[in-house]
Amino acid sequence: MDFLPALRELVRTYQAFDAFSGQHIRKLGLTMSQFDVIATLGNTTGMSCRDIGEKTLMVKGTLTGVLDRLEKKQLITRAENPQDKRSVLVQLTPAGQRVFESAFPAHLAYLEGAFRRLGKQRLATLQQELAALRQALEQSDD
Amino acid sequence: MDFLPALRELVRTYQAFDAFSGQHIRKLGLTMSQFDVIATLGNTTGMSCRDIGEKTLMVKGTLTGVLDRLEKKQLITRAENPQDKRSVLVQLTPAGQRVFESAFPAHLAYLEGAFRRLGKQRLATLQQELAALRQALEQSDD
DNA sequence: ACTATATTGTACGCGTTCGTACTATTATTG
DNA sequence: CAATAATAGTACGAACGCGTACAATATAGT
Repeated sequence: MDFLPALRELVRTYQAFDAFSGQHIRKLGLTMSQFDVIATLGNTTGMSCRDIGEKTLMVKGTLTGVLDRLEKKQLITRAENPQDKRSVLVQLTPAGQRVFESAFPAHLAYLEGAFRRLGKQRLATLQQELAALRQALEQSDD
Repeated sequence: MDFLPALRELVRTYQAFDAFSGQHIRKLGLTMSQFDVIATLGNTTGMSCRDIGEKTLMVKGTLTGVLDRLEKKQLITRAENPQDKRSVLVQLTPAGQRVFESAFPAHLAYLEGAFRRLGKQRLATLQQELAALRQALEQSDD
């Protein structure tokens, strides 16, 4: 059972990141999920829910609610996709575009301040070991 | 901005673990949080909410609801603490004890099946790098 | 002792997250 | 071409998760 310390550290570190990132984003008037969507839609001409969900790692049921609230804030619009009437084209409004342009670089810089402390090499190692764990988890999923 | 791949992998791996673990626990009739509380209370004579929150990494507001639902399932009880009337002594009921005894080892074995694939050395490295990242995040938190 | 402060837990609201079920559309295949 | 399966989103309910505010109690400082 000596995997528990690593597991515990995974959870603690994820929560630390979540708290660190979320605290900054809340000051910008957004939630993490809302920011993720806006960051994903920035510099695109629009995306389907499916694509957004793939990028942001949100399941579609979650995404519906997040988009609802962004729409209510008038930061995004949902338009019909003529090619496929099942899907929806989600786009930033001009106001959403402005939020993207101010919040996105600011938040990246904020995050980089913390991540820079680790150094390129350690970040690469971390990424590699995390990926190995994820593979182990996914392969055990039968 | 080359920290983004590592960050993305952190989120993905955490989610993979969450899905892997949660899927098994749900079959036992519990949620992850409920399992965490029961696992924490197992082999103790009872704990305060504060202590449980520290162990499970839940904030107290979240814990209240989780305890409510465990109490409704008659897996825990809340008793008065004579030493400090502000705090509450949370304990497993006999039924909670039985759940602990069956679910806890089963779930550990389930998890170990996945984590074992990584090997001791990689797990140690992973833990170390995660801890370094967490420290960087906490220290940047001014 | 008396007041200011800290701690413990609950109440509450908002937003997320997930699973399941459902509708509408598109693709496939017999 | 008709029947079937797959795909895109939404609807909904249960449970978290967090921040804020609050009441009850304990501790400290004076």
